[in-house]
Amino acid sequence: MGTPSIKEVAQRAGVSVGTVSNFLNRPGIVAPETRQRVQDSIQALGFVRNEAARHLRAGKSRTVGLVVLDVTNPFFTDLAEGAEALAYEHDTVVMLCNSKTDPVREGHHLDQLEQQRVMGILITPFDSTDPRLTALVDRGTPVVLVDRTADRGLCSVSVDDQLGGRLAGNHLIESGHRRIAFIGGPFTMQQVADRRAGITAIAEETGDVDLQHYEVDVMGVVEGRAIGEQLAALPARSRPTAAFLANDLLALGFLQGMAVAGLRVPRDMAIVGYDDIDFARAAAVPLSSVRQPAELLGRTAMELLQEEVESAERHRHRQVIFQPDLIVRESSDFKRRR
Amino acid sequence: MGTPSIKEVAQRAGVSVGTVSNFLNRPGIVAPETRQRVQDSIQALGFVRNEAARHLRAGKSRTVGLVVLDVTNPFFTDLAEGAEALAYEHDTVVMLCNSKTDPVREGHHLDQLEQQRVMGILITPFDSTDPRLTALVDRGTPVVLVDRTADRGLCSVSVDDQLGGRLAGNHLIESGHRRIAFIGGPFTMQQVADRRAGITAIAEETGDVDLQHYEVDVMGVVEGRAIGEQLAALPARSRPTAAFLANDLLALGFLQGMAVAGLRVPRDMAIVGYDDIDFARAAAVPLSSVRQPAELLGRTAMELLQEEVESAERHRHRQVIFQPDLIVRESSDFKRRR
DNA sequence: CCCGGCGATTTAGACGATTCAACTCGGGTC
DNA sequence: GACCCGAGTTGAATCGTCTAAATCGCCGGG
Repeated sequence: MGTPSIKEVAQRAGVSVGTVSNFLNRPGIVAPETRQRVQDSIQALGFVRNEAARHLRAGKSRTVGLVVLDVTNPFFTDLAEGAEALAYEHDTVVMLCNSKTDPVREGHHLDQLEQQRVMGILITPFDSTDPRLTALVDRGTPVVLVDRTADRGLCSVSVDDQLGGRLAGNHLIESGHRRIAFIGGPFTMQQVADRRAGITAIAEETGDVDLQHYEVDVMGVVEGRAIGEQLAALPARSRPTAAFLANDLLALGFLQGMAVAGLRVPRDMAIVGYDDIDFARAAAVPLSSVRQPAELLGRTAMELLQEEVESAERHRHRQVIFQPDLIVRESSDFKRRR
Repeated sequence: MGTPSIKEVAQRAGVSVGTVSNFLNRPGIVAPETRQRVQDSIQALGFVRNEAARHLRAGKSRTVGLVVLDVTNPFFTDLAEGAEALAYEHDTVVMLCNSKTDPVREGHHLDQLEQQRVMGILITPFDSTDPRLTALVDRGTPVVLVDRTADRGLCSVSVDDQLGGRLAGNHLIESGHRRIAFIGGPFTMQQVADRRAGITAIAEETGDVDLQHYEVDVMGVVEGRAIGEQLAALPARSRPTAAFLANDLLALGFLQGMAVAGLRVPRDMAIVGYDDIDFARAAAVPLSSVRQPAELLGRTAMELLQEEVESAERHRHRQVIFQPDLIVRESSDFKRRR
């Protein structure tokens, strides 16, 4: 009654289960006439392979876990896109998990993925030094960090976030801004910390720059707008003239906050975001942003994982680092005379 | 070397595999002292249950597939949230799949889920009459339609989209608008068709209303903005004075389009969206929207599925329909004198 | 006529967790 | 002392698929 198994397919086709299995995995070695009979039987019964059984027998799973911080952020879905594209070529499935920047949810997903004995895990971790990650690896599940640089024995794919921070900072400073807000969070997240370190470094090198730091719990549109309204309420003489936001959702919210408060962008407030998601470009005031090659990140991460899985023993962990680009658009395109 | 199995745990603890299994599934019947030994052994070896084996043996999987049209749309992530919450209570895992409004991707995901013998599938289908869905059910995978009403033998959870369309239309007409644009797509998608039918019906009942229809391929921010700019370019005397958009992402993009073209909302163009996602409220001009209880939809869908799985034979399919609410905010709050 | 060889197919275990009937062992009952 | 009871534990069978080794049938060469 349930789904038919290979056995019933065999019976109906008048062959042994081995032959059906051969048909499925090495059709070349099955005689053409037999092949047809098996094919018909599969069709007639509506046979569907049982992945759990394959997996158990093979000891190897064909699914990869991808744990991201926020599925609603197009940056991560682009990344997932890249990972899935390569997975598809390797006849592999991606299981998308949303940690929502919450370590508890993240842990829960990791447990589930490990129980499923996934082939490997690609993760944008909340905390890349979490011992759970290395424990996972020790127990045999390959892990590749995404959008985060691994220090110890892990593969990782990331973008030079410090450089990204420098690019943004340099651009704003060169445009004449001397009172700049950095907005992101939590500051403990490595990406955020690096972006901050980048702009901090260049601010200090320049000297005479007042860099203010605002921390948020989650980097979403709603939070960005709240901070925007908060800054807009400051008196003009002490208010920053520019803001660098650690991701584009935050920046879009911030931009809305400006609009509501009646501040003009970029005249009253210049804005630079991060990620260069599609609709940053489409915003009411097109958003300047530090571009990360999201799809390439995902693709490369999957590549490293496949490599690690295939070459097992003789695999050496690698840390791939891409360079970000600053894309200047209207939101920061205004020269301020000092 | 690989992950240890129940057998090795048993060996180390000096008990049989049966006892270890009992420890895992019915700890109550294991003697306290034995329980401790097994516990220690598990700890020491770092044993992790093999889900594939459990699944194979049980014949029942503990994961549910959730296929949505667009993971970047907060409406769907809220929905997923609701589904996951209930799943969690049932010790069940949700596998999130993004079809991106693409029937090919959707089909691929369905195939994969079926091979994994998932417990069931919750899906916002591209086309709810797709025979593949009923074929899936015939072969034994329970399916619950989400945000779509099932006509034939399926459970479904949806919101009365025609009513939603009527509410929006009625509101705009009562506010004095007589040239109104409906924007959404593809029109073949049932939700979109129903929302359109709703506003069309009330426009006809009222008479003297010029309802114009604009179709898009995908309902995202980028598309909304494009249509917005297109309408803004029309001469004021033929341009609609109000727009009803079939989801909020579209509406947000449309709003941006207005801002760019210098049209004022709601004075020059009133806007009503659909879904009432969080950041519709936070938009530059807070967006009027037809609210759907996203989380409740997800939760209820999962409930129906659990019910179907548990009561097997004597299960009768049900179609649950919720009522939408119109939330009026600034984007449409302007009385137009006729 | 026998044998080697080859292509096609079958057979017989695994894989890891679960379940259930069977068993052990003390202790209590008559 | 025979018997039973129940708590605790054991061991074997099972789920569906895959693979390596074994088998079968058949042909041609010697």
